[in-house]
Amino acid sequence: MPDIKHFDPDAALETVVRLFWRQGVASTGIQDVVTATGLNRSSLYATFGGKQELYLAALRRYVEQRSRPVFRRLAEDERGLPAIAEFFAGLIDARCSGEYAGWGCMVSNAHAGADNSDPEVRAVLDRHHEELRDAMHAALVTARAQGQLVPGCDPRAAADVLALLAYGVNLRSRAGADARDLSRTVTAALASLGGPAAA
Amino acid sequence: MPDIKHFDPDAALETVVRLFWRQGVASTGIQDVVTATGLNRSSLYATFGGKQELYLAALRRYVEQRSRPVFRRLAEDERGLPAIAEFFAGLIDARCSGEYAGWGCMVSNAHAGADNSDPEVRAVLDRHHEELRDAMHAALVTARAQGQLVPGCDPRAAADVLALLAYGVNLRSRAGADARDLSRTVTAALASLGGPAAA
DNA sequence: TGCAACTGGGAACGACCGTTCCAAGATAGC
DNA sequence: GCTATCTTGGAACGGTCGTTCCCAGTTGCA
Repeated sequence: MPDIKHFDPDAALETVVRLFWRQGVASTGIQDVVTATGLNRSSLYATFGGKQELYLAALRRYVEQRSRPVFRRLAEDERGLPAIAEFFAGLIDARCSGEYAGWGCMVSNAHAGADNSDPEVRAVLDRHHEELRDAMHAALVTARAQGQLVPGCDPRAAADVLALLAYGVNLRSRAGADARDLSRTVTAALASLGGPAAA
Repeated sequence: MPDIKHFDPDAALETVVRLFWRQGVASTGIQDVVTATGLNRSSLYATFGGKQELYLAALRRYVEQRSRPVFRRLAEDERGLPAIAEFFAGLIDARCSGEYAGWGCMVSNAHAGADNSDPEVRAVLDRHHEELRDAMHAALVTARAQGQLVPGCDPRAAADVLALLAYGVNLRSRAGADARDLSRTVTAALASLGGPAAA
């Protein structure tokens, strides 16, 4: 057997995720990647292929590591509306403070960039949206079963609304929107679903 | 008096708007601008300055020509909820069909790009958001005066929700979201404001 | 120990980036 | 027609882009 890799591809990809997440693909050069990861151009191209493939890998990793676990937690939460409220609270917290403050959501950012012309990127975007919507829908169905929703509320439609609302939060947070403003807005949206007795 | 300009700066800037709107700043080169506008590098730099200034001018033009008139129409519309419904219908129509289908909103796109690090760009974004929110608020106040809103509905909070929803529409439309899906979602959101008797 | 396989360092590629500069052309007042 | 002033065409700048290539270094197996 020949020589083995001298670095951890997974850790390197995580570094790349943060790079593309914060700056976008178009504004991030290969040199930036080389500098940030510390690994060589040769190793980079041998491991991940070209820039577009690297971006796609980073985007997929973002969804798997960052989005999907949160969606799963939301979908499996048995509390109903409080679960949705907690989802948004966590979202706003992650977007507005801590290490990733002002970075928005990598998938939301990808929507707005020139990246989405790539069919493979587009597929990741659509899948992500579908999963977010489904998780929201599951939580809403749970909420309805517990009598938390106003009578006329359709969980499917409400899930769509909340999913789009999440994108709005992601977008505005990247421009430095105030966390309390966003929280207040989300709270109002949830209140309209649950009536006066919302959690 | 010396020689005069051989081109129309306003028409040229409109061409630039479409270029940046569709592709984003980072993915658009000066060469693209030169090719699309047909005018020379010298004229370009003499008239608009560098790339960043050109982008800022284009972004401001977009807001003035595309966003602001729509906001004004919404704010001044005396019908209440139907005015908001029409706003969203026009938005979805513009985003999903016609010349600009799949382009999203230039301001929404700017949120997600690396552009917003520029304070002047950021200011345009914040101002745009404020104006959208205010227009929405005005329409909601009108709606409430006509008894179209459910009793507990706060126009200020509802305006925030609808503004974020608009960003969500813009974002998803850029990934090719179906117009009918978006319409259905928006209709559901408006229905939750107006109760069973919504227009 | 020699071979084969794969690594990493780093130079180099052509193309394009945003920007600048200069000479030629055009216009208005004298 | 001359001059002054501005515009325009286009070459050219240094730098960076994404990508490729080669060579030395390192490892495991025969």
